[in-house]
Amino acid sequence: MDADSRLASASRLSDEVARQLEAWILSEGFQVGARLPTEKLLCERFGVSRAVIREAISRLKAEGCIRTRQGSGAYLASLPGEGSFRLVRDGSCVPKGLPREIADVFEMRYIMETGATELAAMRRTASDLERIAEALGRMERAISSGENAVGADDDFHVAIAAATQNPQLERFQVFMGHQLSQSRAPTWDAAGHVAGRAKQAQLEHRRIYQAILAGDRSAARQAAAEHLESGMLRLGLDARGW
Amino acid sequence: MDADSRLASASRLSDEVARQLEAWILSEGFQVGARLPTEKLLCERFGVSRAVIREAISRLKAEGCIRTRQGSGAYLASLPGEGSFRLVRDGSCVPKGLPREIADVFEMRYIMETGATELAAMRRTASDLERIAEALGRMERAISSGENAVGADDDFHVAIAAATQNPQLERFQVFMGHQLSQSRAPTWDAAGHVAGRAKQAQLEHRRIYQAILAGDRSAARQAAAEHLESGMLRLGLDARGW
DNA sequence: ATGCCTGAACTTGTCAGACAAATTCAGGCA
DNA sequence: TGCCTGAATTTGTCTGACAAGTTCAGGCAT
Repeated sequence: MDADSRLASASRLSDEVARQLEAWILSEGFQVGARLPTEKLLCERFGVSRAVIREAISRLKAEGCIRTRQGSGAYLASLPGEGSFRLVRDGSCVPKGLPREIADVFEMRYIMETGATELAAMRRTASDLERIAEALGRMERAISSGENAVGADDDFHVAIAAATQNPQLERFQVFMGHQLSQSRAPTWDAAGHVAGRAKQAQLEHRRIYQAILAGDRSAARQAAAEHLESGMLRLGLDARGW
Repeated sequence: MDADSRLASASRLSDEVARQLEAWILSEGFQVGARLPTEKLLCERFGVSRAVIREAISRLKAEGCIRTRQGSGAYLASLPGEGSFRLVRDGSCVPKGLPREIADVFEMRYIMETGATELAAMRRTASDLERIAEALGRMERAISSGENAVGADDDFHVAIAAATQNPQLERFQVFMGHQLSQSRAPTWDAAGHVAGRAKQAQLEHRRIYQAILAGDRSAARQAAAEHLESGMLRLGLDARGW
Protein backbone atom coordinates (compact mmCIF):
# COMPACT_ATOMS: atom_id res chain seq x y z
CA MET A 1 0.00 0.00 0.00
CA ASP A 2 2.77 2.41 0.88
CA ALA A 3 4.71 1.50 -2.25
CA ASP A 4 1.48 1.72 -4.16
CA SER A 5 0.62 5.18 -2.96
CA ARG A 6 4.06 6.35 -3.92
CA LEU A 7 3.41 5.04 -7.38
CA ALA A 8 0.08 6.75 -7.47
CA SER A 9 1.42 10.15 -6.54
CA ALA A 10 4.50 10.20 -8.74
CA SER A 11 3.74 12.71 -11.42
CA ARG A 12 6.19 13.16 -14.20
CA LEU A 13 6.44 15.86 -16.75
CA SER A 14 5.12 13.62 -19.51
CA ASP A 15 2.13 12.65 -17.35
CA GLU A 16 1.49 16.28 -16.59
CA VAL A 17 1.80 17.40 -20.19
CA ALA A 18 -0.60 14.68 -21.30
CA ARG A 19 -3.12 16.05 -18.83
CA GLN A 20 -2.52 19.64 -19.83
CA LEU A 21 -2.79 18.73 -23.48
CA GLU A 22 -6.14 17.10 -22.81
CA ALA A 23 -7.39 20.10 -20.90
CA TRP A 24 -6.14 22.45 -23.59
CA ILE A 25 -7.86 20.45 -26.35
CA LEU A 26 -11.12 20.69 -24.44
CA SER A 27 -10.75 24.38 -23.67
CA GLU A 28 -9.81 25.28 -27.26
CA GLY A 29 -13.05 23.82 -28.59
CA PHE A 30 -11.42 21.81 -31.36
CA GLN A 31 -13.85 19.96 -33.60
CA VAL A 32 -13.38 16.25 -34.02
CA GLY A 33 -11.31 15.79 -37.13
CA ALA A 34 -9.45 19.08 -36.65
CA ARG A 35 -5.72 19.12 -37.13
CA LEU A 36 -3.78 19.93 -33.98
CA PRO A 37 -0.71 22.16 -33.89
CA THR A 38 2.59 20.61 -34.94
CA GLU A 39 4.87 18.94 -32.44
CA LYS A 40 7.22 21.88 -32.77
CA LEU A 41 4.51 24.34 -31.80
CA LEU A 42 3.38 22.15 -28.93
CA CYS A 43 6.97 21.99 -27.64
CA GLU A 44 7.00 25.77 -27.61
CA ARG A 45 3.57 26.02 -26.11
CA PHE A 46 4.23 23.66 -23.23
CA GLY A 47 7.93 24.45 -22.89
CA VAL A 48 9.12 20.85 -23.07
CA SER A 49 11.19 18.70 -25.38
CA ARG A 50 9.83 16.93 -28.39
CA ALA A 51 10.19 13.53 -26.71
CA VAL A 52 7.84 14.59 -23.90
CA ILE A 53 5.29 15.84 -26.41
CA ARG A 54 5.51 12.62 -28.35
CA GLU A 55 4.99 10.57 -25.22
CA ALA A 56 2.01 12.70 -24.23
CA ILE A 57 0.58 12.26 -27.71
CA SER A 58 1.17 8.51 -27.46
CA ARG A 59 -0.92 8.49 -24.32
CA LEU A 60 -3.73 10.34 -26.04
CA LYS A 61 -3.47 8.01 -29.01
CA ALA A 62 -3.98 5.08 -26.68
CA GLU A 63 -7.07 6.77 -25.30
CA GLY A 64 -8.46 7.14 -28.79
CA CYS A 65 -8.40 10.96 -28.60
CA ILE A 66 -5.75 11.59 -31.22
CA ARG A 67 -4.68 10.00 -34.48
CA THR A 68 -1.44 10.90 -36.18
CA ARG A 69 -0.29 10.73 -39.77
CA GLN A 70 3.37 10.85 -40.67
CA GLY A 71 4.20 13.97 -42.63
CA SER A 72 0.75 15.37 -42.11
CA GLY A 73 0.00 15.98 -38.46
CA ALA A 74 -2.02 14.99 -35.43
CA TYR A 75 -5.79 15.00 -35.62
CA LEU A 76 -8.48 15.01 -32.98
CA ALA A 77 -10.33 11.69 -33.17
CA SER A 78 -12.62 12.08 -30.18
CA LEU A 79 -12.88 14.35 -27.19
CA PRO A 80 -11.10 13.22 -24.02
CA GLY A 81 -13.31 11.03 -21.92
CA GLU A 82 -15.59 10.06 -24.75
CA GLY A 83 -13.81 7.05 -26.20
CA SER A 84 -13.61 4.86 -23.17
CA PHE A 85 -14.71 4.79 -19.59
CA ARG A 86 -12.35 4.49 -16.67
CA LEU A 87 -13.05 4.68 -13.01
CA VAL A 88 -9.94 6.67 -12.30
CA ARG A 89 -7.82 8.85 -14.46
CA ASP A 90 -4.33 7.70 -13.57
CA GLY A 91 -4.67 4.00 -14.14
CA SER A 92 -4.52 2.92 -10.54
CA CYS A 93 -7.08 0.51 -9.16
CA VAL A 94 -9.98 2.03 -7.36
CA PRO A 95 -10.05 1.45 -3.65
CA LYS A 96 -7.26 3.85 -2.98
CA GLY A 97 -9.07 7.09 -2.62
CA LEU A 98 -11.31 8.67 -0.11
CA PRO A 99 -14.34 6.77 1.14
CA ARG A 100 -16.51 9.12 -0.92
CA GLU A 101 -14.78 8.03 -4.11
CA ILE A 102 -15.17 4.38 -3.28
CA ALA A 103 -18.80 4.93 -2.38
CA ASP A 104 -19.38 6.59 -5.75
CA VAL A 105 -18.11 3.51 -7.53
CA PHE A 106 -20.21 1.27 -5.32
CA GLU A 107 -23.24 3.32 -6.12
CA MET A 108 -22.65 2.84 -9.81
CA ARG A 109 -22.30 -0.84 -9.11
CA TYR A 110 -25.54 -0.81 -7.14
CA ILE A 111 -27.44 0.67 -10.03
CA MET A 112 -25.96 -1.63 -12.61
CA GLU A 113 -26.07 -4.85 -10.63
CA THR A 114 -29.62 -4.46 -9.30
CA GLY A 115 -30.77 -3.93 -12.89
CA ALA A 116 -28.70 -6.77 -14.28
CA THR A 117 -29.83 -9.20 -11.57
CA GLU A 118 -33.44 -8.37 -12.37
CA LEU A 119 -32.84 -9.08 -16.05
CA ALA A 120 -30.99 -12.29 -15.17
CA ALA A 121 -34.07 -13.52 -13.30
CA MET A 122 -36.13 -12.92 -16.43
CA ARG A 123 -33.78 -14.42 -18.96
CA ARG A 124 -31.61 -17.07 -17.31
CA THR A 125 -31.16 -20.39 -19.06
CA ALA A 126 -30.39 -23.76 -17.53
CA SER A 127 -26.71 -23.39 -18.33
CA ASP A 128 -26.65 -19.88 -16.86
CA LEU A 129 -28.01 -21.34 -13.63
CA GLU A 130 -25.35 -24.05 -13.65
CA ARG A 131 -22.65 -21.45 -14.06
CA ILE A 132 -24.01 -19.31 -11.24
CA ALA A 133 -24.43 -22.37 -9.01
CA GLU A 134 -20.86 -23.48 -9.70
CA ALA A 135 -19.45 -20.17 -8.48
CA LEU A 136 -21.80 -20.32 -5.50
CA GLY A 137 -20.50 -23.80 -4.71
CA ARG A 138 -16.91 -22.62 -4.76
CA MET A 139 -17.75 -19.92 -2.25
CA GLU A 140 -19.61 -22.50 -0.16
CA ARG A 141 -16.51 -24.67 -0.02
CA ALA A 142 -14.39 -21.65 0.87
CA ILE A 143 -16.66 -20.97 3.83
CA SER A 144 -15.98 -24.50 5.08
CA SER A 145 -12.25 -24.42 4.47
CA GLY A 146 -11.53 -20.78 5.38
CA GLU A 147 -9.95 -20.20 1.99
CA ASN A 148 -10.06 -17.09 -0.11
CA ALA A 149 -12.91 -16.92 -2.62
CA VAL A 150 -12.50 -13.49 -4.18
CA GLY A 151 -12.28 -15.11 -7.59
CA ALA A 152 -15.41 -17.15 -7.08
CA ASP A 153 -17.27 -14.07 -5.79
CA ASP A 154 -16.24 -12.23 -8.95
CA ASP A 155 -17.25 -15.13 -11.17
CA PHE A 156 -20.63 -15.32 -9.45
CA HIS A 157 -21.42 -11.74 -10.40
CA VAL A 158 -20.09 -12.12 -13.94
CA ALA A 159 -22.21 -15.24 -14.37
CA ILE A 160 -25.28 -13.28 -13.32
CA ALA A 161 -24.47 -10.54 -15.80
CA ALA A 162 -24.05 -13.22 -18.48
CA ALA A 163 -27.51 -14.54 -17.65
CA THR A 164 -28.98 -11.24 -18.85
CA GLN A 165 -28.07 -12.36 -22.42
CA ASN A 166 -26.60 -8.90 -22.90
CA PRO A 167 -22.87 -9.11 -23.70
CA GLN A 168 -22.31 -5.46 -22.82
CA LEU A 169 -23.57 -6.02 -19.29
CA GLU A 170 -21.31 -9.02 -18.93
CA ARG A 171 -18.30 -7.12 -20.22
CA PHE A 172 -19.03 -4.21 -17.92
CA GLN A 173 -19.20 -6.58 -14.98
CA VAL A 174 -15.84 -8.11 -15.95
CA PHE A 175 -14.39 -4.60 -16.08
CA MET A 176 -15.87 -3.58 -12.73
CA GLY A 177 -14.90 -6.84 -11.11
CA HIS A 178 -11.32 -6.31 -12.04
CA GLN A 179 -11.28 -2.70 -10.87
CA LEU A 180 -12.90 -3.61 -7.56
CA SER A 181 -11.05 -6.83 -6.83
CA GLN A 182 -9.55 -5.33 -3.69
CA SER A 183 -12.94 -4.50 -2.27
CA ARG A 184 -13.78 -8.18 -1.94
CA ALA A 185 -10.69 -8.99 0.08
CA PRO A 186 -12.05 -8.01 3.54
CA THR A 187 -14.95 -10.40 3.01
CA TRP A 188 -12.90 -13.44 2.08
CA ASP A 189 -9.60 -13.05 3.93
CA ALA A 190 -8.90 -14.83 7.20
CA ALA A 191 -10.32 -11.99 9.27
CA GLY A 192 -13.44 -11.97 7.08
CA HIS A 193 -14.01 -15.66 7.76
CA VAL A 194 -13.51 -15.22 11.48
CA ALA A 195 -15.76 -12.18 11.70
CA GLY A 196 -18.49 -13.92 9.70
CA ARG A 197 -18.38 -11.52 6.78
CA ALA A 198 -17.86 -14.35 4.33
CA LYS A 199 -20.75 -16.26 5.78
CA GLN A 200 -23.04 -13.25 5.64
CA ALA A 201 -22.09 -12.44 2.05
CA GLN A 202 -22.76 -16.04 1.08
CA LEU A 203 -26.18 -15.89 2.68
CA GLU A 204 -26.91 -12.90 0.46
CA HIS A 205 -25.48 -14.70 -2.59
CA ARG A 206 -27.80 -17.64 -1.93
CA ARG A 207 -30.79 -15.31 -1.77
CA ILE A 208 -29.81 -13.78 -5.08
CA TYR A 209 -29.42 -17.23 -6.61
CA GLN A 210 -32.79 -18.42 -5.30
CA ALA A 211 -34.57 -15.41 -6.74
CA ILE A 212 -32.92 -15.89 -10.13
CA LEU A 213 -33.71 -19.61 -10.06
CA ALA A 214 -37.33 -18.79 -9.28
CA GLY A 215 -37.41 -16.26 -12.11
CA ASP A 216 -38.70 -13.66 -9.67
CA ARG A 217 -37.49 -10.36 -11.06
CA SER A 218 -38.43 -8.10 -8.18
CA ALA A 219 -37.08 -10.50 -5.56
CA ALA A 220 -33.85 -10.67 -7.57
CA ARG A 221 -33.55 -6.89 -7.67
CA GLN A 222 -34.29 -6.69 -3.96
CA ALA A 223 -31.75 -9.38 -3.07
CA ALA A 224 -29.07 -7.70 -5.15
CA ALA A 225 -29.84 -4.33 -3.56
CA GLU A 226 -29.55 -5.78 -0.07
CA HIS A 227 -26.30 -7.48 -0.97
CA LEU A 228 -24.80 -4.24 -2.29
CA GLU A 229 -25.99 -2.27 0.73
CA SER A 230 -24.46 -4.85 3.05
CA GLY A 231 -21.27 -4.72 1.03
CA MET A 232 -21.03 -1.01 1.64
CA LEU A 233 -21.58 -1.55 5.33
CA ARG A 234 -18.85 -4.22 5.35
CA LEU A 235 -16.51 -1.60 3.89
CA GLY A 236 -17.70 1.14 6.19
CA LEU A 237 -19.06 3.29 3.38
CA ASP A 238 -21.92 5.77 3.47
CA ALA A 239 -24.88 4.73 1.32
CA ARG A 240 -26.40 8.23 1.35
CA GLY A 241 -29.99 7.17 1.82
CA TRP A 242 -30.62 4.80 -1.08
CA MET B 1 -14.20 8.57 -44.38
CA ASP B 2 -11.62 7.61 -46.92
CA ALA B 3 -9.12 9.80 -45.11
CA ASP B 4 -10.32 8.26 -41.90
CA SER B 5 -9.77 4.70 -43.04
CA ARG B 6 -6.31 5.64 -44.18
CA LEU B 7 -5.65 7.02 -40.74
CA ALA B 8 -7.09 3.95 -39.12
CA SER B 9 -5.00 1.51 -41.09
CA ALA B 10 -1.67 3.31 -40.82
CA SER B 11 0.38 1.19 -38.52
CA ARG B 12 3.64 2.48 -37.26
CA LEU B 13 6.39 0.70 -35.46
CA SER B 14 5.44 2.27 -32.13
CA ASP B 15 1.80 1.17 -32.60
CA GLU B 16 2.96 -2.30 -33.49
CA VAL B 17 5.37 -2.58 -30.60
CA ALA B 18 2.67 -1.43 -28.18
CA ARG B 19 0.49 -4.26 -29.45
CA GLN B 20 3.29 -6.80 -29.33
CA LEU B 21 4.21 -5.68 -25.83
CA GLU B 22 0.61 -6.18 -24.74
CA ALA B 23 0.48 -9.62 -26.30
CA TRP B 24 3.80 -10.55 -24.77
CA ILE B 25 2.72 -9.42 -21.30
CA LEU B 26 -0.35 -11.62 -21.60
CA SER B 27 1.54 -14.61 -22.95
CA GLU B 28 4.25 -14.39 -20.29
CA GLY B 29 1.72 -14.66 -17.50
CA PHE B 30 3.02 -11.75 -15.49
CA GLN B 31 1.26 -11.18 -12.21
CA VAL B 32 -0.21 -7.79 -11.51
CA GLY B 33 2.43 -5.89 -9.59
CA ALA B 34 5.30 -7.74 -11.28
CA ARG B 35 8.25 -5.73 -12.50
CA LEU B 36 8.71 -5.78 -16.26
CA PRO B 37 12.10 -6.02 -17.99
CA THR B 38 14.10 -2.80 -18.29
CA GLU B 39 13.76 -0.53 -21.27
CA LYS B 40 17.18 -1.68 -22.40
CA LEU B 41 16.11 -5.32 -22.43
CA LEU B 42 12.87 -4.48 -24.18
CA CYS B 43 14.82 -2.59 -26.88
CA GLU B 44 16.85 -5.74 -27.44
CA ARG B 45 13.85 -8.00 -27.30
CA PHE B 46 11.81 -6.05 -29.83
CA GLY B 47 14.76 -4.78 -31.84
CA VAL B 48 13.76 -1.11 -31.71
CA SER B 49 15.10 2.10 -30.27
CA ARG B 50 14.49 3.25 -26.75
CA ALA B 51 12.18 6.05 -27.94
CA VAL B 52 9.85 3.51 -29.56
CA ILE B 53 9.77 1.45 -26.38
CA ARG B 54 9.06 4.52 -24.31
CA GLU B 55 6.21 5.52 -26.59
CA ALA B 56 4.77 2.02 -26.45
CA ILE B 57 5.01 2.10 -22.68
CA SER B 58 3.33 5.52 -22.66
CA ARG B 59 0.43 3.98 -24.52
CA LEU B 60 0.15 1.16 -22.02
CA LYS B 61 0.41 3.65 -19.18
CA ALA B 62 -2.54 5.52 -20.64
CA GLU B 63 -4.48 2.27 -20.75
CA GLY B 64 -3.76 1.66 -17.11
CA CYS B 65 -1.72 -1.49 -17.79
CA ILE B 66 1.65 -0.25 -16.71
CA ARG B 67 3.03 2.08 -14.07
CA THR B 68 6.59 3.29 -14.10
CA ARG B 69 8.88 4.50 -11.37
CA GLN B 70 12.00 6.46 -12.17
CA GLY B 71 15.12 4.59 -11.18
CA SER B 72 13.14 1.49 -10.35
CA GLY B 73 11.32 0.13 -13.38
CA ALA B 74 8.03 -0.53 -15.07
CA TYR B 75 5.36 -2.54 -13.24
CA LEU B 76 2.25 -4.31 -14.41
CA ALA B 77 -0.74 -2.47 -12.98
CA SER B 78 -3.52 -4.40 -14.68
CA LEU B 79 -3.78 -6.87 -17.49
CA PRO B 80 -4.22 -5.36 -20.94
CA GLY B 81 -7.83 -4.56 -21.67
CA GLU B 82 -8.93 -4.55 -18.06
CA GLY B 83 -8.31 -0.91 -17.16
CA SER B 84 -10.98 0.67 -19.25
CA PHE B 85 -14.41 -0.08 -20.61
CA ARG B 86 -15.30 0.33 -24.22
CA LEU B 87 -18.46 -0.55 -26.01
CA VAL B 88 -16.58 -1.76 -29.05
CA ARG B 89 -13.03 -2.93 -29.31
CA ASP B 90 -11.77 -0.73 -32.10
CA GLY B 91 -12.77 2.64 -30.67
CA SER B 92 -15.43 3.36 -33.23
CA CYS B 93 -18.80 4.72 -32.20
CA VAL B 94 -21.62 2.30 -31.52
CA PRO B 95 -24.57 2.48 -33.87
CA LYS B 96 -22.80 0.64 -36.58
CA GLY B 97 -23.75 -2.89 -35.80
CA LEU B 98 -26.80 -5.06 -35.81
CA PRO B 99 -30.00 -3.96 -34.06
CA ARG B 100 -29.30 -6.52 -31.34
CA GLU B 101 -25.99 -4.87 -30.54
CA ILE B 102 -27.57 -1.45 -30.39
CA ALA B 103 -30.36 -2.77 -28.23
CA ASP B 104 -27.80 -4.23 -25.81
CA VAL B 105 -26.23 -0.83 -25.38
CA PHE B 106 -29.61 0.78 -24.95
CA GLU B 107 -30.45 -1.73 -22.27
CA MET B 108 -27.33 -0.82 -20.39
CA ARG B 109 -28.34 2.78 -20.75
CA TYR B 110 -31.81 1.97 -19.49
CA ILE B 111 -30.46 0.42 -16.33
CA MET B 112 -28.00 3.19 -15.66
CA GLU B 113 -30.19 6.14 -16.52
CA THR B 114 -33.27 4.98 -14.63
CA GLY B 115 -31.08 4.58 -11.55
CA ALA B 116 -29.28 7.87 -12.05
CA THR B 117 -32.51 9.78 -12.64
CA GLU B 118 -33.89 8.40 -9.39
CA LEU B 119 -30.79 9.54 -7.53
CA ALA B 120 -30.96 12.93 -9.23
CA ALA B 121 -34.48 13.41 -7.88
CA MET B 122 -33.17 12.71 -4.40
CA ARG B 123 -30.09 14.86 -4.53
CA ARG B 124 -30.54 17.68 -7.02
CA THR B 125 -29.51 21.17 -5.97
CA ALA B 126 -30.86 24.47 -7.23
CA SER B 127 -27.96 24.86 -9.64
CA ASP B 128 -28.43 21.31 -10.91
CA LEU B 129 -32.03 22.20 -11.70
CA GLU B 130 -30.92 25.33 -13.54
CA ARG B 131 -28.52 23.32 -15.62
CA ILE B 132 -31.14 20.72 -16.48
CA ALA B 133 -33.68 23.44 -17.25
CA GLU B 134 -31.23 25.24 -19.52
CA ALA B 135 -30.75 22.16 -21.67
CA LEU B 136 -34.50 21.59 -21.64
CA GLY B 137 -34.99 25.18 -22.82
CA ARG B 138 -32.61 24.69 -25.72
CA MET B 139 -34.57 21.67 -26.85
CA GLU B 140 -37.78 23.65 -26.46
CA ARG B 141 -36.46 26.34 -28.77
CA ALA B 142 -35.32 23.70 -31.25
CA ILE B 143 -38.89 22.35 -31.35
CA SER B 144 -40.13 25.81 -32.35
CA SER B 145 -37.39 26.47 -34.88
CA GLY B 146 -37.00 22.99 -36.33
CA GLU B 147 -33.31 23.00 -35.54
CA ASN B 148 -31.12 20.14 -34.44
CA ALA B 149 -30.85 19.65 -30.67
CA VAL B 150 -28.76 16.52 -30.35
CA GLY B 151 -26.24 18.46 -28.25
CA ALA B 152 -28.90 19.83 -25.93
CA ASP B 153 -30.42 16.36 -25.57
CA ASP B 154 -27.01 15.02 -24.61
CA ASP B 155 -26.40 17.88 -22.17
CA PHE B 156 -29.79 17.26 -20.58
CA HIS B 157 -28.86 13.70 -19.69
CA VAL B 158 -25.37 14.64 -18.51
CA ALA B 159 -26.88 17.36 -16.30
CA ILE B 160 -29.18 14.77 -14.74
CA ALA B 161 -26.24 12.47 -14.07
CA ALA B 162 -24.40 15.42 -12.51
CA ALA B 163 -27.35 16.00 -10.21
CA THR B 164 -26.68 12.61 -8.61
CA GLN B 165 -23.57 14.21 -7.02
CA ASN B 166 -21.69 11.13 -8.16
CA PRO B 167 -18.88 12.08 -10.55
CA GLN B 168 -18.57 8.51 -11.82
CA LEU B 169 -22.17 8.52 -13.00
CA GLU B 170 -21.63 11.84 -14.74
CA ARG B 171 -18.49 10.65 -16.45
CA PHE B 172 -20.18 7.45 -17.55
CA GLN B 173 -23.00 9.49 -19.03
CA VAL B 174 -20.49 11.66 -20.94
CA PHE B 175 -18.92 8.48 -22.31
CA MET B 176 -22.23 6.91 -23.28
CA GLY B 177 -23.55 10.15 -24.72
CA HIS B 178 -20.66 10.36 -27.09
CA GLN B 179 -20.82 6.72 -28.08
CA LEU B 180 -24.53 6.99 -28.80
CA SER B 181 -24.56 10.44 -30.34
CA GLN B 182 -25.84 9.08 -33.63
CA SER B 183 -28.83 7.49 -31.98
CA ARG B 184 -30.29 10.90 -31.19
CA ALA B 185 -30.18 12.09 -34.78
CA PRO B 186 -33.51 10.55 -35.94
CA THR B 187 -35.26 12.39 -33.12
CA TRP B 188 -33.91 15.83 -33.90
CA ASP B 189 -33.32 15.91 -37.64
CA ALA B 190 -35.78 17.46 -40.06
CA ALA B 191 -37.74 14.23 -40.47
CA GLY B 192 -37.87 13.84 -36.71
CA HIS B 193 -39.41 17.28 -36.32
CA VAL B 194 -41.95 16.60 -39.07
CA ALA B 195 -42.91 13.18 -37.70
CA GLY B 196 -43.29 14.56 -34.20
CA ARG B 197 -40.49 12.49 -32.69
CA ALA B 198 -38.76 15.59 -31.33
CA LYS B 199 -42.00 16.79 -29.78
CA GLN B 200 -42.67 13.43 -28.18
CA ALA B 201 -39.15 13.14 -26.78
CA GLN B 202 -39.46 16.64 -25.34
CA LEU B 203 -42.71 15.69 -23.66
CA GLU B 204 -40.86 12.84 -22.00
CA HIS B 205 -37.97 15.15 -21.07
CA ARG B 206 -40.39 17.54 -19.42
CA ARG B 207 -41.88 14.68 -17.38
CA ILE B 208 -38.42 13.69 -16.25
CA TYR B 209 -37.62 17.26 -15.30
CA GLN B 210 -40.87 17.69 -13.38
CA ALA B 211 -40.25 14.53 -11.37
CA ILE B 212 -36.71 15.63 -10.52
CA LEU B 213 -37.92 19.11 -9.62
CA ALA B 214 -40.54 17.59 -7.34
CA GLY B 215 -37.90 15.33 -5.76
CA ASP B 216 -40.11 12.35 -6.49
CA ARG B 217 -37.69 9.45 -6.87
CA SER B 218 -40.07 6.82 -8.12
CA ALA B 219 -41.76 9.17 -10.57
CA ALA B 220 -38.31 10.11 -11.85
CA ARG B 221 -37.35 6.48 -12.36
CA GLN B 222 -40.64 5.80 -14.08
CA ALA B 223 -40.35 8.83 -16.36
CA ALA B 224 -36.80 7.86 -17.33
CA ALA B 225 -37.88 4.29 -18.01
CA GLU B 226 -40.71 5.43 -20.27
CA HIS B 227 -38.38 7.78 -22.10
CA LEU B 228 -35.84 5.02 -22.74
CA GLU B 229 -38.53 2.59 -23.86
CA SER B 230 -39.92 5.18 -26.24
CA GLY B 231 -36.41 5.86 -27.48
CA MET B 232 -36.04 2.22 -28.38
CA LEU B 233 -39.34 2.27 -30.23
CA ARG B 234 -38.23 5.41 -32.09
CA LEU B 235 -35.19 3.47 -33.23
CA GLY B 236 -37.13 0.33 -34.01
CA LEU B 237 -35.33 -1.76 -31.40
CA ASP B 238 -36.65 -4.71 -29.48
CA ALA B 239 -36.98 -4.06 -25.74
CA ARG B 240 -37.27 -7.76 -24.89
CA GLY B 241 -40.02 -7.47 -22.32
CA TRP B 242 -38.66 -4.97 -19.82
C1' DA C 1 -6.41 29.41 -68.11
C1' DT C 2 -6.19 24.90 -66.22
C1' DG C 3 -4.18 20.64 -64.95
C1' DC C 4 -0.23 17.80 -64.02
C1' DC C 5 4.41 16.93 -62.49
C1' DT C 6 8.47 17.78 -59.81
C1' DG C 7 11.14 19.38 -56.16
C1' DA C 8 11.51 21.83 -51.88
C1' DA C 9 9.68 22.56 -47.46
C1' DC C 10 7.40 20.71 -43.80
C1' DT C 11 5.88 17.18 -40.45
C1' DT C 12 5.82 12.87 -38.06
C1' DG C 13 8.67 8.51 -37.04
C1' DT C 14 12.91 6.46 -35.46
C1' DC C 15 17.54 6.23 -33.78
C1' DA C 16 21.37 7.57 -30.86
C1' DG C 17 23.79 9.92 -27.25
C1' DA C 18 24.16 12.72 -23.18
C1' DC C 19 22.83 14.08 -18.78
C1' DA C 20 19.34 14.45 -14.74
C1' DA C 21 16.73 12.33 -11.16
C1' DA C 22 15.44 8.50 -8.51
C1' DT C 23 16.12 3.80 -6.89
C1' DT C 24 18.64 -0.27 -5.62
C1' DC C 25 22.40 -2.82 -4.04
C1' DA C 26 26.74 -3.84 -2.04
C1' DG C 27 30.36 -2.86 1.04
C1' DG C 28 32.16 -0.86 5.13
C1' DC C 29 31.76 0.63 9.80
C1' DA C 30 29.81 0.99 14.42
C1' DT D 1 23.04 -6.88 12.81
C1' DG D 2 21.72 -2.47 11.32
C1' DC D 3 22.78 1.87 9.22
C1' DC D 4 25.17 4.83 6.04
C1' DT D 5 27.54 5.90 1.84
C1' DG D 6 28.81 5.48 -2.78
C1' DA D 7 28.49 3.12 -7.10
C1' DA D 8 25.61 0.96 -10.37
C1' DT D 9 21.35 0.82 -12.46
C1' DT D 10 17.03 2.49 -14.32
C1' DT D 11 13.65 5.74 -15.82
C1' DG D 12 12.94 10.79 -17.33
C1' DT D 13 14.22 14.57 -20.30
C1' DC D 14 16.74 16.95 -23.78
C1' DT D 15 19.11 17.35 -28.20
C1' DG D 16 20.48 16.31 -32.82
C1' DA D 17 20.41 13.66 -36.97
C1' DC D 18 18.25 11.20 -40.46
C1' DA D 19 14.17 8.50 -42.61
C1' DA D 20 9.57 8.37 -44.39
C1' DG D 21 5.50 10.55 -45.74
C1' DT D 22 2.70 14.71 -46.92
C1' DT D 23 1.78 19.25 -48.63
C1' DC D 24 2.50 23.16 -51.35
C1' DA D 25 4.36 26.08 -54.82
C1' DG D 26 6.32 26.78 -59.21
C1' DG D 27 7.02 25.53 -63.90
C1' DC D 28 5.57 23.43 -68.08
C1' DA D 29 2.38 21.54 -71.39
C1' DT D 30 -2.09 21.53 -73.43
